[in-house]
Order: sequence, then C-alpha cells, then structure tokens
Amino acid sequence: MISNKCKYAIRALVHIANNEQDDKPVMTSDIAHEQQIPRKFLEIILRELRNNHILESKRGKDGGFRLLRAAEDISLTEVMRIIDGPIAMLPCVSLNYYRKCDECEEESCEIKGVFEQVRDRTLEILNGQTIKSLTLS
Amino acid sequence: MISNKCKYAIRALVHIANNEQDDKPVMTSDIAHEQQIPRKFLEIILRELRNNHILESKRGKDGGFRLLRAAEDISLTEVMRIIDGPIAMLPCVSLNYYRKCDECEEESCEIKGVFEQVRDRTLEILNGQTIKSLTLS
DNA sequence: ATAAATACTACTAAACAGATAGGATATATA
DNA sequence: TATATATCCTATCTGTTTAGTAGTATTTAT
Repeated sequence: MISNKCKYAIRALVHIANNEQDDKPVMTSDIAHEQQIPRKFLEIILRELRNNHILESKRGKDGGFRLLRAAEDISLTEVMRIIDGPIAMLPCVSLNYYRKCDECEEESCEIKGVFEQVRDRTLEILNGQTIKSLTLS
Repeated sequence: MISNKCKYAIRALVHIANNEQDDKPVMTSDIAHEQQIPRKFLEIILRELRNNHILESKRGKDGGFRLLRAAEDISLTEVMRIIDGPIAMLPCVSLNYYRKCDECEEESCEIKGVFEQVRDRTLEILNGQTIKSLTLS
C-alpha cells in the first residue's frame, strides 16, 4: 500500500499542474481546500517536494508553489520514492533503496526471482506515468 | 514492502514442504533453527497459518506442523494476504480488501487506473506461484 | 506598517512491526 | 502413571511509522 501522504503528494502535484497560469504560484490553502487534504500536513508534504527539487516555493503575500520542471518530466515513481521510499516488495530487489536481507543468502533465496519480476512489471507501468499524463486521464 | 513476518511465513512453508516425509510433522524449533527465525515469533506465524487452513498441527511429543493441502495448491498470494493483508497499492483497487478512499471520488480519481494495472500485472506473476513452485526454484 | 503567505521546530496519538515471557494443555513413551 | 516434549494461549514490550496538530519565525507585496 502507498501511504495517504503519498496520495496527497500526487494529487497536490496534479492540482498544481492543472492550475498553473500566468506564472502565479498555487497556495497551500487552495490545494488543501479543493483536494480535501489537512492544510498543515500538506505544508509538510509540499516542503518535502520542494526540498527534493520537484517544486519551487515563493514566500510572503501572493506566495505559493510552482512545478520546478515541466509536468511531463516529473515521473510518478520519483514522487513515490521521495515520499514513501522503495517501490519493490523486498529490500534486496530494490533498485533505489537496495538493502541485503538479514537472514537469507541471496543466491539461494527462493522468492527473490518472483519479486524481481513483480518489480519489473510494476516499474514498466509506473515509469510511463508522469504528472502530465495523470492530469489528462 | 512485504513484512519480515510474511517472508518468515513463506520460508517456513517452503521448509515444511521440503521436509515432509513419512507423514511426520515438522517441529517449530527445527524450522526456527534452520531458517534463522526467532522461535517464539515463528510459533505465532505457524499458528496463524493453521487458523487459516494452510497448516495442520499436532500437539505433544513428536508434534509439529504439516501442510493441510498439497504444496501446489497453496498460492503465494494466499499466504501474503493472510499475513500482510492487501496486495494492491490502493485500498480502492484491492480485490480482497476493498475499501473506499476517504477523500477522492472514484469516478474522477486520477491514479486509480494506473494502480489497477499494477495490481493486475502483480497478480499475474504472484498467482502463478505456489509453495511447490518455490521449492523447485 | 500590515496582511498574508511559506519555513521551521516540536509535539502527540494511534497503529504496526517484531518480537519476548510464562504458563496451560496435549501426547508419546518408559 | 510420571515425565519429557511439543503446541496453545494470553499478555506484554520496545521501537518505528503514520498521520497529523500547534505555535512561532520569516519573508514579501502593497
């Protein structure tokens, strides 16, 4: 399961992509209200996305958030990894967060192969999705 | 990520499948020792699998656990669902643990479709795997 | 100056992960 | 029947994660 936080992050980004006009940044409170996300929690999420070079922010009056890159250059997997960490179902098959399993030897691991397949099929789908493609669907 | 508990469950079942002979049940302590799983934690897991009709147990001296069904009739997904719950990445696309999302309307949900695809590809792989097929790999 | 926005620090409550402890109960066998 | 040995059951525990909330500091347009 992906976390609520991650769902909020994706929906917030899609909302920003849908509401970018005249170069005006989108306010946290607008997103929170329209997407039904707790405002203070959303603040934390948006700041995290900014710290990870997905968003840029502008402080003070008329401030808010803008996409730092074009919506078609922000992949769903990138957002998921920032907010939730690994996408794979086993640490030892994760591409971006690899960790060796404590107890099992990888050469003789019975389940590693299966979960590598799941990882590959999953990434085939998720890598094809961007904030742009989600706004159109 | 699947939990350690679930990894333990799968490895324990494969171990039992590999060591069933003469109708003699396999003891918790043997599995714990050979698979490097904390014994008391493993007890809980095996009892849970028994309560869910994957294993049968025999108490007292020379007791232990046996597969209740043939190894090829126990699917990986069944075990994962018993121990970890839903396999899908969103509650609203789960086949066995469906829950409506709190905040979003499903008709207009931007991400539901993607995660339905992920679910289908994942299940295509996992449904094809059984305790039997894992013992052979 | 002031209003309005993000930035930052700290805290909290509940659930989950990964166990551990100790005693009750059942069973094979001497 | 006594004993050793296995599962069964209840309770407890520590640390981490999830999903937030509260309050203050800082920045900026007007």
